[in-house]
Formats: sequence, C-alpha cells, structure tokens
Amino acid sequence: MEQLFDYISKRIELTTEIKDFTKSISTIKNLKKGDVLIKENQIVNKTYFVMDGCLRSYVFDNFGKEHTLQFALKNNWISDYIAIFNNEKSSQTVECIANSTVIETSISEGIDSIFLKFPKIESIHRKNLERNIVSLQKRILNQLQLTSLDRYKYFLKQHPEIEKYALNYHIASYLGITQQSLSRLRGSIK
Amino acid sequence: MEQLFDYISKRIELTTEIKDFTKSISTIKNLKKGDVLIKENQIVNKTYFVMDGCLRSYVFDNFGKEHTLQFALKNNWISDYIAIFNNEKSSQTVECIANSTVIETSISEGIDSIFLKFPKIESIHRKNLERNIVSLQKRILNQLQLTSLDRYKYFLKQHPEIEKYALNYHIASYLGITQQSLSRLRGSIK
DNA sequence: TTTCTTTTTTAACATTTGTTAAATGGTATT
DNA sequence: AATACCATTTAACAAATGTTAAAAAAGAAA
Repeated sequence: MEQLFDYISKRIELTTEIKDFTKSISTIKNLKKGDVLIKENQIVNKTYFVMDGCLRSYVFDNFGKEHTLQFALKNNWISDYIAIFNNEKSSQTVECIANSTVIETSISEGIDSIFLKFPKIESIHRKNLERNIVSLQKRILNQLQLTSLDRYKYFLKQHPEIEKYALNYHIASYLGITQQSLSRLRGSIK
Repeated sequence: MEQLFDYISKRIELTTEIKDFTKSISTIKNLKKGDVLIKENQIVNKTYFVMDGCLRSYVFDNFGKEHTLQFALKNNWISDYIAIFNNEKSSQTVECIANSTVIETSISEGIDSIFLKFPKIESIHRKNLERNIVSLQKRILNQLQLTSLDRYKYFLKQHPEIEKYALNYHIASYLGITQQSLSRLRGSIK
C-alpha cells in the first residue's frame, strides 16, 4: 500500500487520516493472467491501482471485435470510468494480461461522498483527471495526424515495457488497426 | 453572465461570493468570424465559455495541415487545456468560426490558487473534467470501432447545429479524414 | 447582374489498410 | 520427441481512403 502513497505523495502531502481511510476501503490482490475484474453490464464500484503487472480495458463491438481503451502498467489506475462517472453499468471489460498485484479500492459509497469527507482526495483526483485529459487529447491528436506506423512507435515509447505483456492483437486494437497490419508495420521497421 | 451561472447551477448551487469572484475575472466579448483567441506558442491564461456562436480548437501538423480537436457551441468551454494543465505554451489555435459571444475568464493567478480559495469551484471543475473524460474516451472508442461514415453520423447527432457554422474541412479534420472523403460520404448518404 | 473568391464535388489514379486463408513459429503438455 | 495449441507472419485480393487536379456550386463584392 505504501507504493500508492509514495506515488501520490510526490504531488500532494498525505495525512494519516487520508491514509487510514484509503486503507479501510482498499485491499491488495494477487491476480493471474486472464483474470477478469470487470465484465460488461455490471455495476462498477471498484477501481484498480496496478502495483505490478499489466491490466487492459476494452470494449466489444457489434461484430465481437475487441477495441482496447487502456493499458495500465505499474502505478496506473484502471477501471470503467465511463460507467463510474456516468453512473451507468459497465460497457468495458477489465482484464489481467499478466500475473499482477493490484490495490482494489472500493468506491461503493459513491465518489462524491468521499470527496465531501476528504476534500484533499478531491484535489488528488482532480489532478489525475487533468493529466488524464491531457493524455486522451494527445491520443486523439495522434490518431488524427499520425500514420499507423508513427502511432505504433509513439505507443512503444509511451509504454516502454508493454511488449513483455501485451499480445500483438492487443496493441493493434489499441492503435485502431488489424493485427495483420501491425505485423506488416513491424516488418517494415527492420 | 447569468447564462454561465444558470448552466452551472443546474449541477451545483452557487454562492454570491463565487459569482462575484467569477465576475471579477471574467469579461463578455463579442467576436467576429475569423478572430483568433489563442495562437501557437503563447502562454495560455484564459479560457472561454461560449454563450452564442461557435469556436474551434486545432493543431497544425508538420505539413501545415489542420487537425480539429474540439468544436465549442453554446454552453461549452474551450481553450488549450494541454497547455493549461501542463503549464506549457500553447500548441493549439482557438478560433471563431462564426460571430460569437463568449465569456473570457482569466486564470492568470493560476487555477490551483483559485481552487484553494474556492473549493466549491474545484468541485465544479472536477465534475466538468469527469464529463470531459467520458466524451474523450467515447470519441477514442468511436475512432477505433466505427467506419468514417458512422463517425460522421454520430458527430452530427452530437453537434446538432454544427452545419450552420463549420466548413466541410473543419469537420473532416475532426473526423480524421480528408475533405474529399467526407464529400464522398455525404454523397453516399443520399 | 457580373465578377471574383471560396467551398464543395467529382474523377482518375496511388496508397494504405482490411479480409481471408494458409504457413510459420513458439510454447506448453503429454 | 511428438503433439496440440496459440500467436505471428505472409500473401493475394478487395475495399477504403488519400492525392492531385479540375469542374461545379455557392457566396461575397463590385
């Protein structure tokens, strides 16, 4: 749990009270490759902080194809935030793509009520949201202006250790191309 | 100015103190089509709430092509948030694509210091960020799974009055296709 | 109206990416 | 080692989108 506090403390100092509260709603879990943490059409009241390993969130389209929204490596949060922020059932699947250790944090009492009790947590959360928006906007701009080859290169820079964990088709479905196209691109690099 | 307060009040009740503070850092501006509010490589210390009309934010790529990140219609905020949240110079251009009335809000004292003085504004901001993340994630998922024709249809639903304001190539550069391709798609609809 | 300017459409061709299917490579299990 | 299973690569062809250039349409200005 200290890993999470270390991570946050780099930006905002944490009181004992906040740490205790966070501990009270969190559990450390060891997960195996293939474990599914969130399925489609569920109520989402948990969010995950990756201590080690790799998780992936994705959706299925009408043809059953998967489209990857996010990879979460060490020190990243992952969940179905569309469901959480909109108070909807999940549309995403969150899955372990490697043996992982995570902190599972329960937000079943409602995130707004947490922020009411601990305004400092709202500040932490707010800053995370801002960083998240920056990276989502950058991803969109990349999608608009880069070729798929350049998107792939940029992706590898952004996710340095991803090739240890992710399959070819995981990455392709994040970039918005087929696994065959990605294979072609990889061939063209050499 | 009441339009902004009405908009916010639907979600959170506003005190006179907050309204007065907001007024003290805000000005109503009448703008003409073609006016540029933010240029590349500037310090960004303003954000804009559209009361009427339409603004657009976009970047230039290495070939001088424009890529649209956002259209802001009535009751929407727009600025270069990558610059603001990262404390960087602007990489985006924000431009009026129709005669517009906006509220220009100065955040030159730093948004963090504003939130320190008025925690309630931080809550309002936080909720806006959450909604923004939902729509950015949905846009990415659409980009991954929809054909350009379906993206175009979805875009029109999302921005009902956009055709009054935006040129063909504005929309194409938002969807990630050329204006010629968009023209083809429009032809195929009839 | 006429002219000038800008935007949109159309067309021919090039390039990229998708689709389908088969072959190859790798890993784990028996 | 042999088998089975899964992931990756390759190839041929189809479809979608980009590129370039010109024509048509729409708007603005004289």
